[in-house]
Amino acid sequence: MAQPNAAGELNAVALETALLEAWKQENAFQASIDSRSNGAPFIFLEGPPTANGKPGIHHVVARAYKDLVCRWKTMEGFQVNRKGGWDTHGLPVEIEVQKRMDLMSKEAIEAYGMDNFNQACRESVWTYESAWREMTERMAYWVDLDNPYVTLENNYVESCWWALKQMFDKGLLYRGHKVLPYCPQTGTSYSSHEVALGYKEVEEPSVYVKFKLTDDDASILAWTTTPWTLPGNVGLAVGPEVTYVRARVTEAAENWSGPGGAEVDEIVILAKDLMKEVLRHNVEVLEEFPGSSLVGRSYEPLFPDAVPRNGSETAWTVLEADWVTTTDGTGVVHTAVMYGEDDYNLGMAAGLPAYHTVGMDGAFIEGTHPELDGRYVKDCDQTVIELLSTAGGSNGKGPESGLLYREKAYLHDYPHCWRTGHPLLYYAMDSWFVRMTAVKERLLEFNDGVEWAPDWVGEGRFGEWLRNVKDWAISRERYWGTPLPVWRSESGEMKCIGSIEELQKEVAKATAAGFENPPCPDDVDLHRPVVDAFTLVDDNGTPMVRETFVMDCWFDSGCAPFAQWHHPFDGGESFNQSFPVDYICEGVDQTRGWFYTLLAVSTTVFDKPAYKRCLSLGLILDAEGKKMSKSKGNIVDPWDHFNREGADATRWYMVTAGAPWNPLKFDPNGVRETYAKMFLTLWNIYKFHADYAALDGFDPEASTSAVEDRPTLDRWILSRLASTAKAYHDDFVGWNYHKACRDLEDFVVNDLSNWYVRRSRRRLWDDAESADKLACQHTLHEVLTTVCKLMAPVSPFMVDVIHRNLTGETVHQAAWPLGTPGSIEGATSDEWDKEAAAATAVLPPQNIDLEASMALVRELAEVGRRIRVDAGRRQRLPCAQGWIVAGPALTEFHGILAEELNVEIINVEQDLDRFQRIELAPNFRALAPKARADVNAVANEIKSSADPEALLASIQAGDCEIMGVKIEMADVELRRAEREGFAASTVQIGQGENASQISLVLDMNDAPELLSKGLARDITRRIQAKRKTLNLEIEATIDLEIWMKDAPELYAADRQWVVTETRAAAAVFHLEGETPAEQSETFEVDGTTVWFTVA
RNA sequence: GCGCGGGUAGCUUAGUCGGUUGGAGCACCCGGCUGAUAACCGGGAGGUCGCAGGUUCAAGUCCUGCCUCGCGCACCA
Repeated sequence: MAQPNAAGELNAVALETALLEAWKQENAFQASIDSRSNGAPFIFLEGPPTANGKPGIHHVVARAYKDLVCRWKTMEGFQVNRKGGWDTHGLPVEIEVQKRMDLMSKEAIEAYGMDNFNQACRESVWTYESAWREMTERMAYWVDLDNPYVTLENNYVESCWWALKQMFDKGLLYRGHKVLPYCPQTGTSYSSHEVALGYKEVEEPSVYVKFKLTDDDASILAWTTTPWTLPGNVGLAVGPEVTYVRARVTEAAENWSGPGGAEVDEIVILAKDLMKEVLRHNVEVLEEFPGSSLVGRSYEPLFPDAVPRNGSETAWTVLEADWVTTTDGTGVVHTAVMYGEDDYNLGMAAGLPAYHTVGMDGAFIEGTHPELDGRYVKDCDQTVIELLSTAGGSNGKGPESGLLYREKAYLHDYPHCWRTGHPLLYYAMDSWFVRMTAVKERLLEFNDGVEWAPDWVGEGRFGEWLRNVKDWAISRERYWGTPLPVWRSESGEMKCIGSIEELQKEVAKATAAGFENPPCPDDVDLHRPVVDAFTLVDDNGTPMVRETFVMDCWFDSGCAPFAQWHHPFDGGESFNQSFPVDYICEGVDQTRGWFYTLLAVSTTVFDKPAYKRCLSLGLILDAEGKKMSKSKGNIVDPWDHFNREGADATRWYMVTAGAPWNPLKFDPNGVRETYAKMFLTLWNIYKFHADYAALDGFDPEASTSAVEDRPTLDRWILSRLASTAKAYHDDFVGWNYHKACRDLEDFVVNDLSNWYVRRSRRRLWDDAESADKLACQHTLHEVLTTVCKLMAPVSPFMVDVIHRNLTGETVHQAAWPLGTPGSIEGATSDEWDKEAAAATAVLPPQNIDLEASMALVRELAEVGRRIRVDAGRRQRLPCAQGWIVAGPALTEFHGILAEELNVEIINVEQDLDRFQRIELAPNFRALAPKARADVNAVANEIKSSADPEALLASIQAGDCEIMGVKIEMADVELRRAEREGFAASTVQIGQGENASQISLVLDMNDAPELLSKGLARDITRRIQAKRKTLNLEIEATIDLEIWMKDAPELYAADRQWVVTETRAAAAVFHLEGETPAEQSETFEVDGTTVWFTVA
């Protein structure tokens, strides 16, 4: 039943692993869900990790917060299903496999065979699955890993296809030709959120190039940071409103270093504002004119044979573009149609020839220039510069000094491939897009409805992202992913397939029309190359082949809310009941990732938001504040802590270390501290309770003890418990888990352990049954079980062991102490039903006055210790009297205080003057508005008054005026300083106008009785320490002998006290002067030497 | 460059509506207390509250600028 067993010594790791086994046996996770089968649903959605890498401590953090909320909501009565999930597609998987199999190009993959390659990917995905599972189980993240959603499974892919077809049918999915960031190594383009992952600061050569006008002996200067795009140049863009100058070089430049240059009398054209920046020669301005007057002028191609004119009238002429600025460069933008978004748009509008000078492999196409052909463009920067700076220039027609004016190293952030680290090339290519720009308003609207934690991520970072939303480039020229389900005929007709059944029909139709097709069974693998093999037919009878792309893998995870259920093919019920989801939680790095794609998909497919609440977690840094990364080798292995301090301490540490959204500096030492402080303390409280409860056969259900009849101390801790629990819950609601847990830790360590339990120890030592002991047992039982419940969502192990032993039941099906509104009929997860909560809350009565009084008592106890230190009087030597001066009535605490202060009698004294004199201090808050600028002078008058008592009297009489300011009681604070001859100290209680002082005065006089008692305590303490070092049982008796020198008289009663306290069966107190035994221990206190033996 | 969030003791951090003496914890030193504790209590040392201005009788707190760290954004040629 519920009768506790003795606790035993703590071994946190053994405790946790044993409990894990028990949970497994009992199927505790499922049971906790089943126990809420009548509860309202609270929908959680797991962001699928990729099992392709080893889990690290940052994954533990994310999972801790996921688990915390799910467990908490379960305790509140909600039913919280938690389906696991795995992200299994995409580039990370492919790269991993490519590295392992040494297939570092697309050609290599294709030579190896796409089917073999994809099979390897499919298997590779599970490489670390067991590591993930072990970590997940060990940290007690309760999630269903036996029935997870897996993005590579046919059901999942089919749902993704269905979603794409919804977009297609709404006209939101389109094929386009755009300039996209492209990685020649991986052979694919990226969407903006992927590009964002790879910005790196790099220094590259930038060049100022002279474009020689055909009908004028002058050159236009243009600037570029990507010299490799120069062979593709077909136009120059100028701002029509920008002012340009025509400038003549008047003298040769001095100190010219590096390639390039200009001759005297050479004429250059550039924006007026940038002359200083750009030119390194002294020039004379010949003419100023707007950009518009340059438009239409033609210039000589830099690389005449690289791009064919193809009948273009506008090729190699000056064009106008309103986006040209003079913030850097020359005010003239070199335009290579295929390698810049603006360039492309301008080129299309102006009818420039659109030809690639660079292939998909990132190398120059044959025929660009003999020295460039076939070389990787990023390796050619220097070659291009050399070609341009050679006298005569690349086309052999340039001015004597060559076509390069100048080179300048340029430091900027440039996007790199997030997987391979190679620089991306902006490259015009075919791609598929989701028209996110068409639903921008809805995205913003839905985002407004999301409860973000912290709110500034939603309003700021995410909102900013949405306001600048771009169409989502979702296609990838890759192999391992959800295939784009679009088939296209040569005439451009397209079909989007939304299900296997539809595919089968279309295949059958095509087969009937005479096209050869492999079989398409119900379980046809929805991956490449299988789906590539199907040829469909359009209405005109022409064949359609699949667009060979696969999807951005972020699209997969964005489909999770419905694809996890195989919606709509499963009938739709699961999805309808769980959408939108209540809660998601991931690292802030998912803002542009999963947080976005979830919303992007739900908006385009359902016109609904995907989630109601989103907790965005801060990054995990190492103890030095550096980002954890494999390359730095500063990764913390969660198992280091699981195996040392345990998962409880690890989780508690992570939650208390700071706000969830702040970067967490993970300090291994902090975990240790948490263990030592929180969990060891909790265990010892529990052990204290359980050991005596077991000894006494205490059964909380077999006896009762009305709270109102319990001692003050008990009613106090119960009230503190209630107050702490309420604040804890409120902090949970406000996402301030760190505050909640810090305060609870403070409660456990300070209030419960260091005050309540310490003060209550003797109550339980008593062998006899008493109402007082019973009260203490019930109080401990109630406080401990409630603390267990509060902690259970955060650190689920130790509290379950404690709760089970104290109640016979698992804490993970227990009711939240603040109520279980989730279990109420008709409850929703959106609102906390206060009435329902109040009706189901289980908390002891609060008594704020009692808490305040006890806080004062504790402060007085500390004050007493301070007084003793100052006065040089040791703690064990009692004082005859103590006085509490002023302050509220504390009569019922006098017993506690007398013990804490080690005084014989506590007196209450109202006559302050007996011990103290007063001092007056200005109260600025009240004084300032009256005194204005004179406030400091007035304050000084008050502070430095020679006769504060007279001043006080005059203030009280209402006739005090200083510098024209009438001083009232509210304007001053009364302070006190003790007179000579008393050991005293004063504390202030309350704030502002309610502030008052309370003083403690101790009698420092000695008396023989006091010296005797003090000595007895010192002797006892030493013997107890000896017993402890001897490792004696608490019950064991000892034989005691004591010798003393220069000792005060030790009274018979005090000798007896020593004997009883130390459980001495036999005791000999030797007379002063006798020689102590050789093996005796000795100590000295206040001039008295004591020897003793314990046997 | 723009946006967001930080910068408080050697380290981790609290600091409400601006109120005159900026709190804790860890680590260090001294002392005390203890038959639950890797604990606890008192004291000490340790602070240019990132820097510089400004508002105010009064600024860690409000304003401006700057420095710095992190994150995010960015076609910037």
